[in-house]
Amino acid sequence: MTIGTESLPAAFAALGDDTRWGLLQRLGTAPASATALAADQPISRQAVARHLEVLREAGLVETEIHGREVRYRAIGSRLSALARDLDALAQGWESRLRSIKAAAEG
Amino acid sequence: MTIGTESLPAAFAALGDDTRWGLLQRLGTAPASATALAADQPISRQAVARHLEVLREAGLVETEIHGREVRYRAIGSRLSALARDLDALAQGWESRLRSIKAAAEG
DNA sequence: GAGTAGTGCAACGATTGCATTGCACATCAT
DNA sequence: ATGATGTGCAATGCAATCGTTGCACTACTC
Repeated sequence: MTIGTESLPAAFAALGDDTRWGLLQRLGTAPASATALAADQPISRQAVARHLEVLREAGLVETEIHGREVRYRAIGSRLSALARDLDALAQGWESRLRSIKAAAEG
Repeated sequence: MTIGTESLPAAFAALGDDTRWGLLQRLGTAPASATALAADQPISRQAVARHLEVLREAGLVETEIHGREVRYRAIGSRLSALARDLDALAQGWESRLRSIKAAAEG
């Protein structure tokens, strides 16, 4: 099941931020809490929490409650789905633009 | 040759806008000028031109001069490269988080 | 129960991004 | 040459984003 075409820009907007990208890479290593993640970032814990919320809304991470701690985990399958959709779109463009070029030259 | 890891967020930021996404889809159909593209958009020609410039800087489109007209064309290979990088990252996450989970459960 | 650690929420300021309008310049057609 | 078309650049207004600080609340620890 792929995600809707119209939600793609929203997902990419979430990926299109250096801080969020860093958080995702960190989460790809191991799940962690907002406080733990903030310790490795040059910004406040609240700012990190906000970024994580953006990532969660984009479906790129999920949360897991451990007592008073909220652990965030990267969702690889979602990222794979994004990659698939992107590739499918690229394939469509390639073939369409190729035929246009062929028609122009032939 | 894939693009550098650090430029990935920049590329996704370019993709993370509804207007630019629409322009890309339109360009995936056939090359077109900024003025022609603006005719199908609810925003001004200058605004469209600015979006196209962003896409060009992200390496997602390329320009071709035809007299006084600047034609924009989508670069499918770049999109494919992005898809590949995204998928590779997702695969890495999957395997790493899977072993962590296995270790926690075992 | 007292103290500590982890979150969440709200208000604020600064920065960035998006779209607009107006103007100037280059190019094509007549 | 004249007029129309396609671009580019600059200034402005508006909105969203990002980060901060301060405070309150909940859940562990002792």
